[in-house]
Amino acid sequence: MVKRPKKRALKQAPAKSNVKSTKNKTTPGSITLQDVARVVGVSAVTVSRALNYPEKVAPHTLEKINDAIEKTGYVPNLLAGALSSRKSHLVAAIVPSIVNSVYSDTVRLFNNKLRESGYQVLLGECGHSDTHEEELVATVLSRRPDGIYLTGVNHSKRCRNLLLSANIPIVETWDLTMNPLDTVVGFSHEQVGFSVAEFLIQKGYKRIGLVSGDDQRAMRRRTALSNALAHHGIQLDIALVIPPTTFDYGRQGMADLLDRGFINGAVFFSSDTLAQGALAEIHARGLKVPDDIALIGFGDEPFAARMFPALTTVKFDRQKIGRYAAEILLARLNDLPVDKNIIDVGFYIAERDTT
Amino acid sequence: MVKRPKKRALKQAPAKSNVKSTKNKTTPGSITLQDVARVVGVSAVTVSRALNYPEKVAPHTLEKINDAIEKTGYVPNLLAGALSSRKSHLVAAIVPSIVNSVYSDTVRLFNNKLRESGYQVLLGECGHSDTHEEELVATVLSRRPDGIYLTGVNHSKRCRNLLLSANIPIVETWDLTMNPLDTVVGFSHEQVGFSVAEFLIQKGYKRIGLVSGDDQRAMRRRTALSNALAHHGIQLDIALVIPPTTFDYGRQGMADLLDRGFINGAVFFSSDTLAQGALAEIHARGLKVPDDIALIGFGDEPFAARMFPALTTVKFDRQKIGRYAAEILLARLNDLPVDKNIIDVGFYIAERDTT
DNA sequence: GCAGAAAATGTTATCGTTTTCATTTCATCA
DNA sequence: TGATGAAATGAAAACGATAACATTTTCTGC
Repeated sequence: MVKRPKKRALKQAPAKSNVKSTKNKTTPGSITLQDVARVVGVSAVTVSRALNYPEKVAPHTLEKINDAIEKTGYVPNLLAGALSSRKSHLVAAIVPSIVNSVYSDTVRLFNNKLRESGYQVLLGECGHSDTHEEELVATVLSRRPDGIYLTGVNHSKRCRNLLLSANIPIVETWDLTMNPLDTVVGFSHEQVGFSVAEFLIQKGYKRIGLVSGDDQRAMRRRTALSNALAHHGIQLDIALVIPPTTFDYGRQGMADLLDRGFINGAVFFSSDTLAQGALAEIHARGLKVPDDIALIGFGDEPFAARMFPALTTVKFDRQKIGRYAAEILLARLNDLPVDKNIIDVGFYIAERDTT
Repeated sequence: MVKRPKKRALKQAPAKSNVKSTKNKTTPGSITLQDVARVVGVSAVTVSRALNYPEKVAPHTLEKINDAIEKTGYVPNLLAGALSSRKSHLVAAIVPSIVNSVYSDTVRLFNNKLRESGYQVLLGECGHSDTHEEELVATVLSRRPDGIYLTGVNHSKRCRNLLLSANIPIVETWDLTMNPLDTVVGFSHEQVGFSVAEFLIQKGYKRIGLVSGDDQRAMRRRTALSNALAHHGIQLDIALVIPPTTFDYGRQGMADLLDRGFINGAVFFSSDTLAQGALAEIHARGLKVPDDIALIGFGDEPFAARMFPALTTVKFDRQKIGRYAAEILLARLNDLPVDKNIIDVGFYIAERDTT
C-alpha cells in the first residue's frame, strides 16, 4: 500500500535534538508532553507522572524532567488531560450577575476555596431569566465541569434534566429547598418574609409597603410577607420593578407608593440599592425617615451601614454561603461523605436607623 | 493473538437499539456523537457536521439528527471538540478583583460581547500581585483559550513569555503602552496624574495630598502627579495603603494625613471608596468639604455622584473599555485586520462638590 | 549472591471530537 | 441517456493527554 501523505502537519523532530539548544524554533504548534519526554530521553507517560504523581518518579528523573519543562516552556494541555482522565478540574458557577456585589462576594469565596484545591471556576452570568439559565447550563456542561454551583433553586424542567443527567455534584445556593438537586446552601426566603412582617408589626407599623424586583426569590419573600400581614389584617402595598434593582428604580418605586398616598408606614425593599434610591425620593419630598416613612433593605451591602440614616436591613453572611458551598462541593468531588446536604446559613434583621 | 480484555469499561450498545425507547438507561457514562449517530443510522461525522455546518447536511437528515439529539439528551463534549479542532471557543480574562464594580463593569461588557459571538469567558482573579498573575496565566493557558484579556500592561518577564508563546490574540486593558503584547485598550495613568495636578492647581490648591493603593497603575498616577506638582514647587503629601482600597483604609489614610497637619488642601484618592472613607473621617473631625479639605476620587463608582457632597472624580467609560476590548479581540480571533492595536478611551474629571 | 518485593518506567489503548480525503448519491444538461 | 459535477455522506487519522497493565530495574534480607 502506498503511504499516504500525512493528513495533518506533523511536528518533525529537529534534525539534531540537542538539549542545549534552547531556541529550538523548529517545533510548530505547541510543545507537548512528547517533546519534553524526547528532550529528557524518557517516555511521555513518565513526564505525565512527573506532573501528576511526582512521588512516583525517581528524584533524579524528576529533576531532569522539571528542567526540560522549564527549558521548553511546556504548558500542559488540560483539554487533552481532561478528555483522557475524565476530570476537567473545572467547576461551573452560574450567577444572576457578576457586578452585583451581593452575589460576587459569595462567588469570590467559592472561587478562592476551590482554587486552593486545584479547581478552576467557570463563571456564567444568567441574569434573572429561566431560559437564559437553561441555555447557560447547557453551554457550561459541554465543558464537562466536575461540579456545578447554581444560584437559586428554581430551574426549568429541561434545566433540571440537563443537570441531573450530567451526573456531577451540584450545589444550589442562596435559597433553601427540601428537594435539592444534590446539595443546597442558603436561607429561607419565606422566613425572611415572615420575619420582616413580625419585626415591622412589633415595631408598631400599621401600613406596610414593598418595592421589589420580580425574581423568584424576591417573590417568595413577598408572598410570605403578604400572608403574614394578612393575618394581622394588613394589606401590603406593592410596587414591582424589573431587575436589576437600581437606585433609580428604588426612587421610582418609592415615588409610586408615595403618589398612591402611602405615608406613615414601613417599606421593605428587595435590595439595599433600591432602599437607597427610595431615601433620595423621600428626602426630595421633604419627608422624614423613619418618622414619616421607615425603610428596611435586603442584603446589607457595604454602604447600608454608612448611609445616613443607616439602613435597617436583612443581613446574612454572603461569604459563608460561598465557603460552605465550596466545602460541600469539594466533599462531594472527593467522594467524601456529606453529613448534611441541606445547609441553612440563617439571616437576621440588622436594626439601624431607618426603622 | 489472544484478544485482551478491554482496558476501559466500554459502552455497550443496548441489546435492541430502539429509537422509541426514550428511557434507555443502558448507556453508562455520557452520550456521545456516536450514540446519536447510531440512533439516526448515520455516521458520527454527519452528526458532527449537523452541529457545526448544518447547511452541509441534507435537510431531511438534519431533522432526524436534531430529533435524536433532543431525544437522547446529547450534550456535546467541547473538550474533545477543542482538542481536535484546536479551537476552544474559550477566552480567558484576568482581573484584579471580581467584586470591585470598577473592574466588573468592564468585564461584564466584555463577557456579553464575546458570548454573542459564541465564546465563553474564563474569569480569573489575580489580586494585585505579579506572582499571582503569572501563576494564573499559566493555569488558564493550560485550558488553551483562543484569546486572553488582561488587566494592566505590567507583567513579569516569565508571564510575558508564557503569553507570547501561547500565540493567541491578547488584549491588555485599563492602561496604555506603546508596546502592547498584542493590542491594548485603556487610558494613560500618567495623563491622569498630570491632569489632576493641573486641575487642582488651577483651582488654586496649594497643598496637595494622596491616599492611594500601591498597585502599578496607581503608582504611575502618583509619579506623574508628583512630578507635575514639583514643577510648581509643591510637594505631594502621601499616605499609601495596601489594596483592596476599602472604606476603612480611606478613613485611616485621611486620618494619617490630617494627623500630620494636612489642612486647607486637596487630596487625590486612588479609588472612590477611599474618598468615601476619608469623608467620614473629615466629618468626624468637624471639618468642612471642600473648604478645609477638598477631595477627588478615581473611577466614578455609582455612589460617587450620590454622596453628600457629591464626589469630584476621574471618570472614564468602563463599559467602553470592555466593549472595545471585545471588539478588537474578536477581530483578531477572526483574522480580520485591526486598524489600530492601541486604543485610548480617554478620561475626564467630573467636577462635583468636593473640590 | 539470590529470590522476591518494591520502585521506576514503558506499551498500548482510549477519551470524543474534527479534519481531510474518498466515496456514493443525486441532479443537470447536451 | 449518459457524462459531469455538485451535494451528501463516510472512513481513517489525528488532537495530547492518562489509565491499566506489563516490563524492567533496584532494593531488601538472609
